[in-house]
Amino acid sequence: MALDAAERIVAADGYPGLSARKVAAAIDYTVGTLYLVFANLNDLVLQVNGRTLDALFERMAAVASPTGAPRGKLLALADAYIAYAKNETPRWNMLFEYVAEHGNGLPDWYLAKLSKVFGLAEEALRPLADRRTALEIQQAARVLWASVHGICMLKIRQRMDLAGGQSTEEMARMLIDNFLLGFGVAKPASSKDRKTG
Amino acid sequence: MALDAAERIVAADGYPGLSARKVAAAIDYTVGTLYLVFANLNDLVLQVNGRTLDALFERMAAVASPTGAPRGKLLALADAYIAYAKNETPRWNMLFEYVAEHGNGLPDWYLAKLSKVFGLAEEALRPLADRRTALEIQQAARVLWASVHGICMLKIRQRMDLAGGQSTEEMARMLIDNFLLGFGVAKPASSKDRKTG
DNA sequence: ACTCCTTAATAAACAGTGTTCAATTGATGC
DNA sequence: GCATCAATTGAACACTGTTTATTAAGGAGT
Repeated sequence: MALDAAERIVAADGYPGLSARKVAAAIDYTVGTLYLVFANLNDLVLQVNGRTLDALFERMAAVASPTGAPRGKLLALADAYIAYAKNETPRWNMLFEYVAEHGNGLPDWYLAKLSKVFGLAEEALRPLADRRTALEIQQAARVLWASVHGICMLKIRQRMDLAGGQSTEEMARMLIDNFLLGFGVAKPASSKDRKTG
Repeated sequence: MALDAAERIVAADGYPGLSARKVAAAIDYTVGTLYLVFANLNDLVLQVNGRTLDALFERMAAVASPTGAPRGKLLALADAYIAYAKNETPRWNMLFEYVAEHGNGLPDWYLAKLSKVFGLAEEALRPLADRRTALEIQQAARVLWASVHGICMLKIRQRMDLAGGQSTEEMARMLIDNFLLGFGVAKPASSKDRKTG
């Protein structure tokens, strides 16, 4: 499949190294043939991104035990997200290098995959339903997730040593701990109860 | 100057619409001449980005009154950041679409500009120096700033309606309020003391 | 066996990209 | 007038995404 080849190329040479001719050559076809299957290269990229979201969801769902305290679950989710971003950096980067066409945004099936990933954070916060409204929980989950993403982004994309010596995981932990404290979740007595990878 | 022309092109056509020949034509020169001034197009982009960081710093510094409570200052900074991202979206986007060359990261002068922006958040948190160590404040500032950036990113880049009906400003506010609460800053009595638009 | 039709795939072309470099210009000093 | 030197050019190279007329292949119907 063309998508497999595209993933290999991106993993090896990054998003800028991806070209229609390279993908076509990798599957022993001509560029023209590629355009019979995909509307354009953006379309191909979007489909690869869809697969990336699926992979991301699976990795994160694997570490989110169905039961458990919000804090532990969120930290596990964040670590899984960060691990994926670190291990599959080019693919992860491509998720955000893709820019939607002018006018019409992302297709529905893609948005569905996105919100499936977001849903994991939401689910982790659900035990707070007795203290917070459903809307508040949904909003908090998305704020938290966007924030974890932002931390990941700045660390990996700009690879900056501006983080004050903190690792990505430590920054995510600081964020989640303080946010949850403010949101009404008490911090466990010992703050050293979890290794940060 | 070539940088002025490049900024105009990016503002009009976005980062993908920027090309060496367009910049050269806009200043009535040839591409060859451009390459006597800039090592390559990435170099030009980096310098434009440097200017963008300067502009961003000025806008943010303008709303950060020298004295004031951390919460109010941070909210003002976040609003200024979001406003800039919304008003100058293509330029702001380019800040993060630029990818550093393989191997060597960003140059020192660029990192200095970046940390100058981060410094504003740090400064806003400085009144907490009696309760927190300098390192904790530095780390918190960077965590917060990366998070605000992440919120901005997801809203603007993927323009998603996945935010649960919240505006970017509301999300930033939710983040800052809860984080600060956890970090040891009491929330003012009324939560409607500041308009968000 | 011989058409007819559909489908798959191609090669070639077009306009654009970043980047380089031999050749040309213009002005300066002598 | 002539030589020198820096600034500037235009053309070239190897790419890019995308389109399209043309070819090849395989059945279906007679």
